[in-house]
Amino acid sequence: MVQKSKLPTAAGQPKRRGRPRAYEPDVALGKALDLFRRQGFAATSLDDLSEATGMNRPSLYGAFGDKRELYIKSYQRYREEARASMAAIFREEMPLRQRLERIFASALNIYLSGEAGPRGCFTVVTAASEAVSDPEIRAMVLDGLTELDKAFAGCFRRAKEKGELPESADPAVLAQLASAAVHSIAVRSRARVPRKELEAIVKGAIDMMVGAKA
Amino acid sequence: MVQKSKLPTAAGQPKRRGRPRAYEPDVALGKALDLFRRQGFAATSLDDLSEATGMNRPSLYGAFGDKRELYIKSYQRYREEARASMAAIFREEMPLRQRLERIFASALNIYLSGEAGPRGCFTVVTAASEAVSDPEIRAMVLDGLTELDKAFAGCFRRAKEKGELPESADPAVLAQLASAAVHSIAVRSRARVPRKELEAIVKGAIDMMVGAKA
DNA sequence: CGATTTTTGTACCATTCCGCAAATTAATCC
DNA sequence: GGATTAATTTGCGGAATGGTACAAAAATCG
Repeated sequence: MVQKSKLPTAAGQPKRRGRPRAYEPDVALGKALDLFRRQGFAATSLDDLSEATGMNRPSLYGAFGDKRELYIKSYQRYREEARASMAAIFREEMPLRQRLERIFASALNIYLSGEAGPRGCFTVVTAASEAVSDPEIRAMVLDGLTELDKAFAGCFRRAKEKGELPESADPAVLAQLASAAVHSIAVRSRARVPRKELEAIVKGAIDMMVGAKA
Repeated sequence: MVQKSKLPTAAGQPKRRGRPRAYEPDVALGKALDLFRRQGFAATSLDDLSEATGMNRPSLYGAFGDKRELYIKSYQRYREEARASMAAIFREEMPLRQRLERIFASALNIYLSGEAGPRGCFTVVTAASEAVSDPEIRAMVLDGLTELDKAFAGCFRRAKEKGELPESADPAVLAQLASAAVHSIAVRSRARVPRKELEAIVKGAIDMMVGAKA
């Protein structure tokens, strides 16, 4: 009896008070993310977003705030998804080469999926563009870039400890090179470079990194 | 007397017929380029362009066509400038490491200059974004990407012939790696990563490439 | 000077843009 | 059922957008 009216968020049905929502915030945010990713911030209008999400503009506003806030929330969502798709690969135990192959394959999947052509990387394609003028977005972009660097650095450090890389190898440098390969396929995918070519680039980069002596 | 009225483009003063232009098309296009580069296509309004170039909208339209045409002409101009700044470096004779250093230094200068913060790379930051939906821009982006790849490949091929690289080195693979490094600093510069860090990335990449055995 | 040509300047049009206010609907609580 | 709460719908308002029509201006040509 004590906490019956309180803590409605914990249990199964929140039993919210007013009119129920006609949309699922999660899927709506996903649709918004798709749009922003394809068209960028400025080229995406609230009408576009409204149509894609099925929510009319006031509902959008009420749920996510103004256009910029929705953009930022979309970007956060993108980063969470990207992180999730990579997390397992970083956790499991496997040889360096295989780990790199799987990470790049995951990145390619993210960049190349989408019905209306490849979608590319949110960070590289649209967020980086906004980053110059918007400090908050810039901070997120920086965070995204360094997160990838650190993840790769962790890979190489572990591989070095296991003797898969020579003692002379510098994990930080290798990581920035790996990140660079990711950035490059992100850009190229946006120009509709065919998957085969991107995979060839990935293979070349991996060969270079696992055979690294510098 | 024969070609007096004809061929007015060749000589010093064209002696054009009507009211003289109040602007210089070249510098106006430069201003437009700056804007598009900083803000992208959609976020740059004709009013912005009009103010930056000093031309009013009808003049803009008369001189360059509509907004998209102006964008494309700006991008062409950018590519010409970038090519020009690199051309000398590719022409001269010098050791591989020095050539790479100068190429990357030139790229950094292009990306980091600008009063209102770093401007990044037109191809990577804004054109790649438009490339998904606009075939003409996509073709230009693809051309820009492969041009850089080929230029780098030429460097490595020459270096290999001069014995600066082992026989096992693959110029095409190294070139894509070098391009990737360029793409990466282009993205990072947009997030205002300090020059020092970008230079460190460049140094790491160069060390890797000139010491390449793969 | 007058005719011609080309560019400029002002003003405008039709759309689209973002954000919000007001009224409506649908649920729960008592 | 009535009150309350929360989300929906409609529609507006003011600004900004891309593009253009039209007249004034500034040059050359005859």
